Amino acid sequence: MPFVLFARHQAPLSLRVLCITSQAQWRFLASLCTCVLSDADPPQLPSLDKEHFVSVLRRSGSLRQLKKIHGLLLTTGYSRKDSLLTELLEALLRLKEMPYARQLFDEMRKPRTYLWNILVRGYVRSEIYVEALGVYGLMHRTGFPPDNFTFPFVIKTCTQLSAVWGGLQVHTLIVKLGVEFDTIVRTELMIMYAKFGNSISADYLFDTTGDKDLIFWNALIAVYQQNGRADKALDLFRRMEDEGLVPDSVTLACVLSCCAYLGSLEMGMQIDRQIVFVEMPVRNVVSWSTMIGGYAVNGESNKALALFSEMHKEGLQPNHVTFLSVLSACSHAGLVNEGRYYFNLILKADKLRPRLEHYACMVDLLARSGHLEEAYNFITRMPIDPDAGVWGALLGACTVYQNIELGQQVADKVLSLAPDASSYHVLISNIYASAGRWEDVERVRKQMEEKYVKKVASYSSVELNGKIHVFHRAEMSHSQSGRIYKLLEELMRCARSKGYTPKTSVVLHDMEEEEKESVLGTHSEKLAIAFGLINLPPELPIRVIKNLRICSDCHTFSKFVSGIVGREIVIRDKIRFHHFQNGDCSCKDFW
DNA sequence: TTAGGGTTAG
Repeated sequence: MPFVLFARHQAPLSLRVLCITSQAQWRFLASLCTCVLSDADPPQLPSLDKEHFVSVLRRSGSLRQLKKIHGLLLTTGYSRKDSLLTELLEALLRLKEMPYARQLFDEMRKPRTYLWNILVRGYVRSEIYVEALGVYGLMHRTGFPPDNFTFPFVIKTCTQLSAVWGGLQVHTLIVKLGVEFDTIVRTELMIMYAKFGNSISADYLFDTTGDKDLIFWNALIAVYQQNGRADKALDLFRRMEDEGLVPDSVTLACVLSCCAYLGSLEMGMQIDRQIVFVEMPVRNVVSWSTMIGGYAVNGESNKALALFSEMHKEGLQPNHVTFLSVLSACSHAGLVNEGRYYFNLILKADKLRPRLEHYACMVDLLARSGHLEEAYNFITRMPIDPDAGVWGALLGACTVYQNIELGQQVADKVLSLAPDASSYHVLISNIYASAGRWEDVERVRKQMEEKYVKKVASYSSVELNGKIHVFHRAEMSHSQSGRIYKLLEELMRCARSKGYTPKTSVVLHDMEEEEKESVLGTHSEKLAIAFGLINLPPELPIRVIKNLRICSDCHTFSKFVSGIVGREIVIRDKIRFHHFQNGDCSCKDFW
């Protein structure tokens, strides 16, 4: 039998690796194992077999295969079985076959700390955080103290679960066990505190870490970027360079995203020679996607799409984020046909399948361009269950087109999927309000009260000398309120003389016209713009960040003001950037 | 044999 021959005389390595790719080769492996079993004295076989097993395990793609291997392992009695079982455990965890993995783990003899760590890692990687904590606790109770390998997983778990108290307890234990100076443990702790909003502890960890390596710096830059503190992230980036560290692609991806967030890619790119895109040391999918998304959110859809085809020419495979950015570019410009084209590209892509967010983006594009029915049919034909986000996109468009009938139908779906989300309640109430159905508005308001759903208060902010000034509607408490309202009055007069009329229909309350006008006039966007005009040097654009979507009256007003004062006004709302200049907006009134 | 950082729509 040739198999036996191979087995006995050590098959060449290439053959061993080859042995695992097809059905026939599976049969080969099975025969090989049969030989092992039937051999009365198999002393030389294990070394050959182990490599086979490991090789097969590392390439296995299904539970069925792994179960088969497990069976073989159980019937083969040899000395290195423990290490193979560990390999098997890792393979199961990689495939997220948690119940089977757990069963195997429980059956394994004398688990070592290493093995416990592998199990915790498996749960963390599968994002099953509560179980991860459970295993960590069990590990303790069973007498295996966690070590410097365990902690990064556990801290990450606390971060994900927003377990502030648990995180503190873990930190205490880390100090007690003396692993607090481990760089990796410190990195995770710092991320945890930063994400909890405890910047004092995060800064303390940062300042007291002597040897900050690149990943350590990147971690904090990333957290600031994710928390919307682009300014702090960029400061940190400059400090890092001052200290002589060379940024890598991860640093640059964060920094690029910060520039996009600050609203001026051009300006952002000049911040430092490192981030001019063409000179970027590492151009990978992430940096391309970031750039495409940056252009998309700034309304430069053509540039975004051009960048996408350029990326394609360079032979890089777009990933799901790239496509999301591309679809978002189409959606911001109302490019329906292009959107359909790119969505089809995802369907055709080998390793990609459209996710919920792609569907939501597509629904938004279709519906907001007026194809409400097509959007509805698109949802009903989805191969995966639509979530509140997908229906919500359609609901938003129903508000824009004041389609109450469809809106009501969609509202039911949205509320059944996300009963406690305040933004959807507000959308629904807006649909009724814009149709003047005040009784229904009141009903939704009562529902919100009953469910303790709170409406998010809208506010706008402007940064001045590193300090963020926040304005709420009709705010009078700012030290400059007097000047702000006076300037607003003047601007309002001027705008009216040039043809501006307050769009009172956006005031979704039952009140008199005059009252509506006065409500409109004190919207937080307008206050923030006036504050910016008073305080920012004339050469700088007025940058306003709004937490919700900009109101359409403020949008019109901003266009007028940009023409009157001859300055650029940039408003970044929850959805995108609006660049107002000479009486026009970059969104071309489609948003 | 194990560990830390990245892009994301509405």
